[in-house]
Amino acid sequence: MTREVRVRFAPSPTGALHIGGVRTALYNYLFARKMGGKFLLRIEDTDQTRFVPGAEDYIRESLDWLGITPDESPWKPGSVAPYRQSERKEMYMQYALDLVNKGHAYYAFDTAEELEAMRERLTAARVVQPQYNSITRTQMKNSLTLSKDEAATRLASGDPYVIRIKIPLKEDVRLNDMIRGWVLVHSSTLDDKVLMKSDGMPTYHLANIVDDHLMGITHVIRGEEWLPSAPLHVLLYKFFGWEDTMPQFAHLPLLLKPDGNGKLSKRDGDKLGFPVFPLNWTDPFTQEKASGFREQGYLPDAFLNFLVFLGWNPGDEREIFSLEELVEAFSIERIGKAGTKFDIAKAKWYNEQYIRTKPNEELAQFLIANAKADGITIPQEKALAIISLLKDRVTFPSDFWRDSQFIMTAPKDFDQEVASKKWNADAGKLLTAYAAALDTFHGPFEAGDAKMLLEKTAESEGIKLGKVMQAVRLAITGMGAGPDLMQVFAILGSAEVAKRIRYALTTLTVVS
RNA sequence: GGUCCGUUCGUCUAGGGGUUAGGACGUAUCCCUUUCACGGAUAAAACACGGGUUCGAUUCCCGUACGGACUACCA
Repeated sequence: MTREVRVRFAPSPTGALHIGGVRTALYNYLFARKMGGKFLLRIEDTDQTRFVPGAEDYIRESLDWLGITPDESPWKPGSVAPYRQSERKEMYMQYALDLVNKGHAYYAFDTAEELEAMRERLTAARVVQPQYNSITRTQMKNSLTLSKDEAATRLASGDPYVIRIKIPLKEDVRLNDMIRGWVLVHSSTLDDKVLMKSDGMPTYHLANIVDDHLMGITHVIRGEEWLPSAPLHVLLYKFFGWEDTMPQFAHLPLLLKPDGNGKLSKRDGDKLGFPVFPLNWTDPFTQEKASGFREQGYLPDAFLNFLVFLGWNPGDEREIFSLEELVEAFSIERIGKAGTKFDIAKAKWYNEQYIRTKPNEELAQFLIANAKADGITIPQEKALAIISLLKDRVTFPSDFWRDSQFIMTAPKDFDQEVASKKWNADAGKLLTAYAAALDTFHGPFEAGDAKMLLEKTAESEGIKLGKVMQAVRLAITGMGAGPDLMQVFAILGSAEVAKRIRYALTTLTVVS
C-alpha cells in the first residue's frame, strides 16, 4: 500500500531563516504538491540555549511571503500536533528508554571535563578520530562500564546523565539517497551520539527520527550538511524497528558563496552585496541588522523562480515558471548533485522579467506608496502613465519613483557633457518657437500631439529634428538619456514643457 | 587528520560512448530606436587531470588534483 506523501521543513528558530533554508522549504513544498501530499512545518527548538525570540514568526512570515504555506504547522496544527519539539518534550524519553532496554543505547555520566580529557588523551595518542565510540566507551563512565548497582544508584540520586546510542562495532550502514544513490558507511566511523541531553531534551538526531515517524513523514528532503549523520538516522530507524516506514532521503546540494568557496552562511549577509535572507531581520540581542530580498524589492514570484533554479532545472529550456507551473514540472530526479554558487545578477534579471509582466495597476501601487513616503501624492492616472513609461527599464519596483524624479521636478542644472556636445543655436531657435506654439495649444496634450507640433515647428523653422532631439531632451529633463520624450511631454503637460523650455533657454548658452 | 559528497562556458545548467557539446544570466558587437533602455541577432566562452575499458570517451571504471560538508550534551 502506498502512503500519502508527507514531507516536512524543520528549521530551528535560532535567527533569521537563510535562503538555503528557504530553498529547502520550497523543494519540500513543490514535492508535496506534486505528489498530492502534505507539507508540514516543524520547529526544532530542542536547544533552549539558542532560542531567538522572533525567529519563529520570521519563518512563518517568510513562507507566507513566498506563498509556500505549510499544510500543518504550529499555527495550523493537524492531527499529529504539537509541531514544536519543545512541546513534544515529554514523548522523547520513552523512546530513548526503549532503545536502552533493547541494548541499543546506554546511560553516560561523563562530565564535560572528562570528555575533554578523553579527547586530549586520544589526540595525544594520535588516534585519528577522537570520539566517543565503540572503543573509547569502554574507558568512560557509563552504564556499560559501571556496575549495574552503581549506574542505578547514580540515576536514582539524580546524577546528570545523557543517553547515547550504542553504535555497532562492525556493520555496513547503507542508504539510498534519491539524489545521490547508494551511500555506504561503515559503523566503525560513527560515534555514540548523544540522544538525550542532560537537560532532558532530545538531540536533533533522536527528535527528528521520533517525530518523522510519529508524523508519518515519507520523504526527508534536507540540506547536504545532513548527509554525514544520515547513517546514524538509518541505524536509529532500524533499532526502533521502523524500517518499513523509514522515509526516503534526498540530500540537497549546498548553496555556495558566489566568489571564492564555501557554503553560503548567515554571516555572509550584506558583505557580498546582496541579502542572504528573505526578509529584513534585526537580531534581538545584538541589534545587528541584515537585509532581506523582500525589502530590497524582489517580487516573491521572481525570487521563487530564481531560487528554484539553484540546484534544479526542468530539463527543457523554459526559464520562467509560476508556482503552479513549478509544481507541475518539479521532480526530485532533476535536482543536481553539485553545490551551487549564488548569482545575484540572475536574481535581478528574474525580477525584471516579472515586473514586465505585472499589470500597470499593480506596479502603480509601488510608485504611489514610495511617493507618499516622500510626502508627494501622485494621481492614479499619472502613476499609470509613468509606469508604462518606465516599465521596461527598471529592476525593482522602487526604481519607478527614483527614475521619475526628472518628471516630478524640473531640472535646475543640465548635464554639462551633453550640453557642450548637443546644445546649439538651432536647438534654441526650435525650442523658442515650440514654446510659443505650446502656448497656443489647447485641449488634451497626448504624446502624438506633442510630436506633431514639434515636427511642424521644426519644419517651419527649417530645422532637422534629428539634429536637435538630444538638445530638446536636455532642455526638458536636464539629461541626455531617458524614456520616450514625447510621452514624457504628455505626462508633463504643454504648460510645464513650455515653462521648462524657457528656463533652459535662459540657462543654457550656445557654444559654437 | 578521518568519514562522506561533489567537479560541463565567469555563473546557473542541458546532454550523454560517435553531437558543430545546447540553453539562460553576464560580457562584447550589430540591428531597432531621434537618446538610453527594452526587444532582436551574432560572437567570445566549458566537459579538472592521468590511467584504463572500447573501434571510439566529455559520457563507464579506477586513481590524482581541487572544492565542499560533517567531525558538540547545535541544528
